[in-house]
Amino acid sequence: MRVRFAPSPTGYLHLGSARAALFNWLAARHMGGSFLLRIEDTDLDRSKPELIEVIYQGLTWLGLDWDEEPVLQSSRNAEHQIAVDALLESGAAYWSSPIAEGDRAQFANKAYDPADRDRQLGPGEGRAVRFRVPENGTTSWNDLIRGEISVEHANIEDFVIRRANGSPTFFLANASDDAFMGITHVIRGEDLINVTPKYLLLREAMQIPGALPQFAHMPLIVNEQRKKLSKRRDDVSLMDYKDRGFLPEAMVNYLSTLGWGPTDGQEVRLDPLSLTDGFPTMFDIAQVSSSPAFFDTKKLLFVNGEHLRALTLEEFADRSAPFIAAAPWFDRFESDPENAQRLLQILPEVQTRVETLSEVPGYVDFLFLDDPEIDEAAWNKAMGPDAAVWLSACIDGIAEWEWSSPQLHESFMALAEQMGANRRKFQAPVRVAITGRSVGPPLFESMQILGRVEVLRRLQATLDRVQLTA
RNA sequence: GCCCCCAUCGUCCAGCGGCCUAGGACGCCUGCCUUUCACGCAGGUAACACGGGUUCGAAUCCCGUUGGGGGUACCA
Repeated sequence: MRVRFAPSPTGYLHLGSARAALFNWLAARHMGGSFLLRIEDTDLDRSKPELIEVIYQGLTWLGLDWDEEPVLQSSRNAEHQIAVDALLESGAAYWSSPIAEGDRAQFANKAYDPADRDRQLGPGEGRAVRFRVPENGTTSWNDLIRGEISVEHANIEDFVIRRANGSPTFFLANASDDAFMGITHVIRGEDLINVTPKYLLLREAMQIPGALPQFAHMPLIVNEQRKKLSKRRDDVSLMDYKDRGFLPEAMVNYLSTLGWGPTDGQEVRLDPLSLTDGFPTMFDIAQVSSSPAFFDTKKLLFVNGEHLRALTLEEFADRSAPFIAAAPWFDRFESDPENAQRLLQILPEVQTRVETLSEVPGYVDFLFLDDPEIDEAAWNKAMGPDAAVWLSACIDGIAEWEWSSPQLHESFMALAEQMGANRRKFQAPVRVAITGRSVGPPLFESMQILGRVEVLRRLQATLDRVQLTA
């Protein structure tokens, strides 16, 4: 088995493309075949290396390794021209003049004049080469995912294989390059179903020895409106998910379950080997679903959270590092060498609370800011009528208590009881005073890490403000 | 319009003629745990689009209807 992923360098790697790459990779690894890359850069006048690099980066991030040197479609231009000439020579293709948009009504709304087929035109201004689709008959194939698909030739227009500017079109380059690369299975999106008859017709006319590839058209990934993911409305760039704090293993894991399900029913795979070896072992392209799948960010979030929690503390810290480095308070964070240790202490508490790495800074910022950022809604809710009394009792206590989170916990609860306060309500003003928010990591661990002096300072500042506004 | 594809809980996947009073996961809801929020644990909610066949028997096969999607470029 030789499969290929054939993206065009557009500047970003589309989520749908990433999924296509993944399924090709899974199929190849399952069969012990080769997963190849071809960069379809024919349409771009200038080949930008950095745009191609983006594709490599995306695949590398996901851990999809490819075999053999990638083929640049632009490097095969000479072969494409030879193929076009041969088709012209054999009469399978012909030169054709364009029909202006306004005049198409006279030609059954076609962009070309079918009569050009017999005009024996040569090259000329604006003329393209079109493929002569047989008038009768049907082209069909047995799709690995969908079964028999057939299209009558009468429904296929004479498509362009060489543009007026001399460049080969997708149809020709795609068919020619697959033959050149020895591709045995074409696994691609459902949106390409209707070009398959053209591909087949072309391959037949080109008379390339060897078997035609088998086709498998995967279902599309759709948005909430059940439409193909679009650049305008949807988050389609794979690497944006990286920036938003998603783990590549979570992306691979989730994407694998869109249109396919592991045979043992276990969707979430936290063991890395289970993902890189287990999934390929179970994968079968023929088992892929034929109906579109909704890209459910909520489920992705869940899967990401699971993978995040499965990380060791060291790994979690490593993966969080870029997000910490991007925080506005990073300069301050770096200025105190002890902060790295403080971060490491709070991180285990953060790990069970976040679904993406980008949420990490928001959980720890209070440790590294001069003053916590106060959430006014949380403040208003927490600072009830008893807040001042409670805060001042806490200040008295905290000045004395043994400085360890279990001890703080115990002393704090004893104090709450002593004051006849509800435990939940009693901790609220203190939490807001220290972290600025009503939700966050456990209070006593946070206090312990922050230190007695700073905790007292924040409590006093809060008490002052409460009394001032009272 | 024409061509092609698709149709099981809100969502993803399982089901490949009897094991289906349809299973798992996400979501949502309830409870437990609990200093908040989470995590974890225990429950609950919810689907075979419709109509005809075929068959002793259909979510599973066939036909039609309806609905959705993709394509219809000298984009890929």
